Amino acid sequence: MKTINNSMKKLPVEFYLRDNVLTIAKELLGKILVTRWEGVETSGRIVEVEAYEGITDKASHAHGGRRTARNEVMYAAGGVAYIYLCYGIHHLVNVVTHRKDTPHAILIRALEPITGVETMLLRTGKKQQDHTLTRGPGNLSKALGLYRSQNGWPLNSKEFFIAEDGFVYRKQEIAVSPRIGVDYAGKDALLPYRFYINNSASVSGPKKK
DNA sequence: GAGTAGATCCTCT
DNA sequence: GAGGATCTACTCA
Repeated sequence: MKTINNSMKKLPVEFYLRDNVLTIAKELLGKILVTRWEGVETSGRIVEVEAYEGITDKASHAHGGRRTARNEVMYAAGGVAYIYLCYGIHHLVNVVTHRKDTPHAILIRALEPITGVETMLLRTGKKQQDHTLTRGPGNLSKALGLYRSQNGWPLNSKEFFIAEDGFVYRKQEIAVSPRIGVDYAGKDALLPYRFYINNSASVSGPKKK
């Protein structure tokens, strides 16, 4: 099985502790999300994210300072995963950022598969790799084997982490748009907090016109 | 190809 | 008891 190359470095905790969640969201594009459950590695390059800016953001679970057992993890210091179940079916993976008690988070919406494709196919029940394998937050968490039980997991652990390998997308490859599936958030649904790679087949959302 | 309904269950009110 | 940071399949054109 192919493994990711050795020049790969885990992102330091400081990466997540910075103030500007939008900057971090943009910088996460091109980074690699890796899981190694029971020695089986699956990984993919991040090509789509959405920022959720804490208590001022109506689309965020932490809007208005809401703090419950579910979103408690968002209030932790940056560098951990916030994973929860949506619509009773889909697990959504977030990266918690900023310092303790500031509930900023970045939803990872899409990856381009790098390693462990066979395992991803097995997990998702698909027969062959196509652009839907890790497209959309529900699919990608399934493909990487991420479930609610990994909620609060540190992102620099041995089994589950985000790394960089020196790869960066050019500025003109990065597109911005409003977020998806947050219509209920009123005008906050229009905020340009979604960042994705222009020409990636793995990017989710409404079909191109 | 585009639009819509149904799945399915945890969490908060 | 209602609704949600979604996805898929099915219908209709």
